[in-house]
Amino acid sequence: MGVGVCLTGFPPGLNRRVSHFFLKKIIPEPARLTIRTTAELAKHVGLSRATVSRILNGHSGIKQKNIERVMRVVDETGFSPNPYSNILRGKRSATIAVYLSSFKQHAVVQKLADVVHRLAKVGYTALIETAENADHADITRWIMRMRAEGVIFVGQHTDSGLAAQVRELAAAGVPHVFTENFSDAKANIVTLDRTQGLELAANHLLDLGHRRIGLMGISDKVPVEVARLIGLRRALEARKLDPASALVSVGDPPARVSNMIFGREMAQRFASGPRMPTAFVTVNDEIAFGAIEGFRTLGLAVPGNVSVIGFNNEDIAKFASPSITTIDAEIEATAAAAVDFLLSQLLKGVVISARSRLLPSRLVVRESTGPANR
Amino acid sequence: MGVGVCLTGFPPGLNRRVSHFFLKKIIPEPARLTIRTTAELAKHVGLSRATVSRILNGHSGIKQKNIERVMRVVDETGFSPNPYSNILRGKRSATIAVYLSSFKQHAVVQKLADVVHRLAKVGYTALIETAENADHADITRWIMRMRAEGVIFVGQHTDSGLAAQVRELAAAGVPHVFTENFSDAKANIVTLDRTQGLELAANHLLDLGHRRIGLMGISDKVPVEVARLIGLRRALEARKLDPASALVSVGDPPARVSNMIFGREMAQRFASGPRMPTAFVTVNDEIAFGAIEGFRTLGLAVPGNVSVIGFNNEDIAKFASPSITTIDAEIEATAAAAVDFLLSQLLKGVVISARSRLLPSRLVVRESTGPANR
DNA sequence: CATTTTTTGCGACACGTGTCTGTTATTTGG
DNA sequence: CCAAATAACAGACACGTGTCGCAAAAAATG
Repeated sequence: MGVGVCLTGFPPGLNRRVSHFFLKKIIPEPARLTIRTTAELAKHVGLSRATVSRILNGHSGIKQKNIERVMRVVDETGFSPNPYSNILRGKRSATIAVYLSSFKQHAVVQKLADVVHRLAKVGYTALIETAENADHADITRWIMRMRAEGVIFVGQHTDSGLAAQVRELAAAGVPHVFTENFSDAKANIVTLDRTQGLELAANHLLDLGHRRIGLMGISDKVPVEVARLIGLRRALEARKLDPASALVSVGDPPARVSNMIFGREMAQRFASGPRMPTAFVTVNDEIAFGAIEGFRTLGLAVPGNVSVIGFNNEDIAKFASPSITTIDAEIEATAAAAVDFLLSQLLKGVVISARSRLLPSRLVVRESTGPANR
Repeated sequence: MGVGVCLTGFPPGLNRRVSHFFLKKIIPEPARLTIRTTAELAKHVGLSRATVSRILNGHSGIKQKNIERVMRVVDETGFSPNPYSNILRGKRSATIAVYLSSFKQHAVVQKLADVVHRLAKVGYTALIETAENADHADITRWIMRMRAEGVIFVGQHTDSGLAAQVRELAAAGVPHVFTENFSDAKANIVTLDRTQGLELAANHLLDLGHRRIGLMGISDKVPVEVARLIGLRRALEARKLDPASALVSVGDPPARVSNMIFGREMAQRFASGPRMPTAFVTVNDEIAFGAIEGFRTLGLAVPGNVSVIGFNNEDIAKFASPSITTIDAEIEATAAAAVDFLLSQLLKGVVISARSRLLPSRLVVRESTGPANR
């Protein structure tokens, strides 16, 4: 009511702006009118709220002159209707939740960025949530409460408790997609074919004559990394080699607080342990970099004495010396495929479950791998 | 109305869940009840909506038995009131916009992560927006339309056109804070004292006997980097040295698509140019790393022939070899100070303008700097 | 049982939007 | 100038919430 009275004759907030003007005259502040609701807009152009709404929503049967008049004011003021009232009325929220495992790994963050950009391009706002400090159930319920139309999981989600939340989402009609492996049969997954990628890596090393391969960050204890192990085993078995003796692990690996530290410490463990391998596969390029630095400190040359393969094809793999042989993460392709998968469900209004798609891997051979030296 | 009828006797969506149950009996799906509104909750517990609302909002004068009954159902179902209707009613949105310059620099992303965590800890949702592909005015209006209570700018925002948006925010009563330098007198800034940081760096190099310092990524053309230049000049002038001759720039620096490439190319430019400096200060650790690799390729040892100082104290500065002397970015301290600054305004209901606070820098001396070799 | 106190119910309102229905105003055509 | 067509309006509704005033029921007290 009070607002209505204020509007009769004066644009709202005028008095405030005037006093501001008197306070310091340096900046003229051209008394820019602010329109907050369609009712204000209607009053300002001298039309009814219904007509303005019809114009805003592109209905027919309206005089061109009025359309232009309204649209000009819209352009000037940057007015757009309050999204919350529309969401409340049951319209789509134009929001998609992005459930990020962590901000720590920058390959993951790059994928996040790519996903966000692609969503923005088709008019969706990304609601970014991270699992670092909160409970899965809380976040999932928050996502549903915020009326997100879908969920994209970015990064490695290892907690199997998340499976229940995914089913809850599906039951509520909210489609989802993971961009990394996830150990639940009902989950939708669009991700790089790490099995094939590590098959490529293993074959590359075997071709170079390596017969003992050390694993850094790859273990059968973590379900999401099993795919990599399968690839390694497959390549070995194809050459009648025994994976159990060809693949070498470290008993109690250090905690992975920092990739580079982890790589360096793994290098030390391997070097001081029995059955030192001649080649190593790592879970990402930073670990590979740390390992190479670790080996160098120990007097072991790369690729002279040992070979190291990274993962992701980040900048550091390109520009470290030696540059690092690695498997490309195909970030853009994965993000594009995941977003497309989700959008197609939204378009059709169908919630898909238990579908997975693998994108082919690509080995990038650089300086960190060379012939086995025995 | 139809929903109301459905509710009289059956929890909503029961039929759907039952058919689902018959479809595959493997998972029992314990017919979990879903509560979507306070009205449904009230009907389910046999109370009036007003009473339930009073319970949910912690009013007094309610029987303990009913409180417990309602809260138990809330815990079971994870119900929470629709945030949109409350926002629409004018209640606070509990949302703070985070305006990110880019996802590319990971020191910036780390600060983003820290800010998001701190906001989450005090009950705020972060609305992350990036300026990479959109118009400042559009984003600012979107932020205001989303009823964000404040805006935190993370990363280097160089576009001076943003100043108008900041004033628009202030005029609308939305507080803001930058976490890096920004070239507008009305902006609030909480950031690292880069002037003091580069004073430390310059003094360190001067102590080592260096008299010609090359600049990588630091230029007086970019306003936000002027602070660094001032620090360098101040240190030089304190020792009666002429900044104009002591500081060496490259005429037409390459585009900064990748930090490491940029560093490597800058190394080549300097090495092939006149007046080759004996020491370099860079704008971040990755550029320093790239430069060191570039110098190594050219047969110049670090720190034997040239010294290099990075910025941020990222992992790569710690674990590269040589490890890199750098200035710590004080990410946590900056994020904490910025969030505190914004929250205090929200708490007091005051919008502050043109306040800036500088956090002290810290030089971390490592292997990439050594005595000048002439 | 009567009276007081405590607890709950009922209905309404506001927030901003898009849409619907019936009615009135304006323009167009002859 | 009149009839027909077109355009605009006014008012209502639903979405879900918190709150308010008032009435009614339930409980506690004498």
